[in-house]
Amino acid sequence: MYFTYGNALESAIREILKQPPYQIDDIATLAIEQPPKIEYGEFALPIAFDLAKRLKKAPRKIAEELAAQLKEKNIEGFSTFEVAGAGYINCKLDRTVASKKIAARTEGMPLRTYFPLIEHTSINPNKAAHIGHLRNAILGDTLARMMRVGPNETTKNAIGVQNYIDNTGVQVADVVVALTHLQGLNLAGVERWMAELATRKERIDYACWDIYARVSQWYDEDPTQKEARKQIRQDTLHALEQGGNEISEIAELVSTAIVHRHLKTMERLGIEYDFLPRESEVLRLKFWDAAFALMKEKGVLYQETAGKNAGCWVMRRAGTAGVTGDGPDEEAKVIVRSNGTVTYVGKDIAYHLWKFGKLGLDFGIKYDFYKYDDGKTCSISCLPDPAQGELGLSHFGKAEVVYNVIDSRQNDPQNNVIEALRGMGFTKEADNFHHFSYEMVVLTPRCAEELGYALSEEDKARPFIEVSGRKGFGVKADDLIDRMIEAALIEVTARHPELVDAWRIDIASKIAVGALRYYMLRYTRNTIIAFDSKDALSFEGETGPYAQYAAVRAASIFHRLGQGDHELGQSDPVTVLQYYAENPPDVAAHFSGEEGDSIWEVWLAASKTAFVIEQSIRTTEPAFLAKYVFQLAQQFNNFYHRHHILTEADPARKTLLLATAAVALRELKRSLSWLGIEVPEMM
RNA sequence: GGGCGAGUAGCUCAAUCGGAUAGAGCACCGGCCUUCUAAGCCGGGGGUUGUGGGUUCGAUUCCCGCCUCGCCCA
Repeated sequence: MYFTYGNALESAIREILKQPPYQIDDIATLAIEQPPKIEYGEFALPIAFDLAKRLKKAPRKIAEELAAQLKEKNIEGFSTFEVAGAGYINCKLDRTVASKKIAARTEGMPLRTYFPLIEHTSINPNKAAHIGHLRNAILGDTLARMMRVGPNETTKNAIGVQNYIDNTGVQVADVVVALTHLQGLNLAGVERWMAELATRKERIDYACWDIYARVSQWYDEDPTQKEARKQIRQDTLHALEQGGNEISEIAELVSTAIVHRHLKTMERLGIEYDFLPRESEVLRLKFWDAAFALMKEKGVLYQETAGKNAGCWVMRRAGTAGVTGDGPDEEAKVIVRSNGTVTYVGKDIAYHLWKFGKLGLDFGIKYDFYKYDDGKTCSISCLPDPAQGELGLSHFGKAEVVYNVIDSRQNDPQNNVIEALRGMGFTKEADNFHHFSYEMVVLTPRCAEELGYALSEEDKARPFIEVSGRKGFGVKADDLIDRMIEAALIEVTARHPELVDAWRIDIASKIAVGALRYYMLRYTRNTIIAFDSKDALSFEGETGPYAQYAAVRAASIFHRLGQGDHELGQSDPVTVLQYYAENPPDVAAHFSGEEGDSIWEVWLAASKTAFVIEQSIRTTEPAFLAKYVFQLAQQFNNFYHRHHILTEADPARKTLLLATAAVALRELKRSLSWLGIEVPEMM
């Protein structure tokens, strides 16, 4: 509702400014702030400061005139407009009217007319997921959840979520080298090894974590063998890219098993995907050939004839166009090397042409690759079956807007893809390509040593240490989740020893997921997270469980609300809010003074969900939503301590207090669900 | 060498388009459970926003220089 009131205020002031004596209609963005204190009102307009110079008048004078005119407009829901300080216009809402509106309806987002495609997670299927991957997946999933928010709880915006699988890349090749050369296994041997892992209840992604670290070392440990081993690596990679051989079958077997593990890991956190496009199909379907032809046709590529890039097909870099001078453009981005191999960026351009439906090719689709516990399924790419024709195609690449959740190290390559699209004349697509960039999760040297990693003196002096699959440095996602559930279970058991195990574990799991997701979301995207297990495992202060706890407390009020002690009887929050909106008692007196402020602050906070989610989507910054959820929980906790609801004797006041708890609970639940955090039955 | 990002309380982070006394959490100190759940609440100390200039009625925010750190590219 804050959003609606803010918009109403903005259009009112714009209308006034358009009229004489001002006749101003060229203000692009009109600042609307919230005053520092609740008693100043809900909105503040600093517009008079901007106009002071233009009108050659004191800001305070302008503010007084504008405030008088705003008052005359009788904007619904507003009560007073006062001038404060050097020229602020402070606007106050009529609390009784506004609270009824807030109680009556929940603001949502409009139905979108375009289809956004979000891609996240995209872990190399050669080892277990680690904390860095968790940040990616949690950010991506939260963005997806936010973008799904529709006009109400039942109508949602359609979006697509995919998780790209590089199953033919060098990282998978490395694990295959380890299996075939370090362990001397052939296809049958790998199958046996996987069966043995299964009987020993060992996880293939964990096993490969160690194997991958070992083979990375093996490449370099013997100087006399270095060249030969690098060659093995190249040959293996080549075999994967070719496909149709025993080596590629081993890769397929192992990487598919690991993809399953990754999906399971993410499912623990409530993260699901619609479609898994794989690099193997990108290669077999010759996406690149089609893209190469298209790029040559559109003239974004040219073959360099001189300089260090002679013989390469290159693309001009963003920002260097036109400054080429006489010689070869050494800044140009190589797309096809002189030996004919395609660079990563080249492949990515092809893939993005598919995403936007500009390639003329499509993946085949295998439905039900993975079944989620909630009944949903995840599909995976395959070669199209000619017998099925159109029916067998994915039709997933129809994106109008693309969001790629990829860490900030990929800023350059992602920009190159955008520039290529733009260069090819796909301007709209280039504009609608969003690199959802975020910083890495790193380990502090102290944390790395705690985990038992031997650090060099050089590493010890660094502010932080990058998580590295090659070195085996890192915190595995499932290990962290397990530890968090254990820690939560201790707390749950201490508080509710009477509950059966399954219930306590269920509650502990929800708390652990809440803590983990919040931990990854509370930092803005361009903040490097120095992983701290103490902070991550904390359930106090600015954490997910803090907000969950506030919601659980609010809910428990309604569980305790007895049959005969109030007109409302044993009402649930929905009924209470309906009652409050339709048959409101006279509560104006209870909204006034300092006591009233403390109640109204909860309503005001609760009215901001639509405002915050709009901002979070527009800026693609889930941290804003996370911060809001915490603040709303804080407001509720303050209110909860100050006002005892169930023992309130005045029926009107009791109705107001109940409605306050109900509205806080409603908005906490909605907002938490967009963060992927559930509210447990008890805590 | 070029590009990008960061530097705010002891620590970890916020701060909307340039706005009112720069806010939270953690840690520390002191209070609050016979009352809807203490995973909570209240109070306290804590700041030259890396640094030097500039623009402005007003700068953590914008511009320029410098320092430190990180990432990417060559």
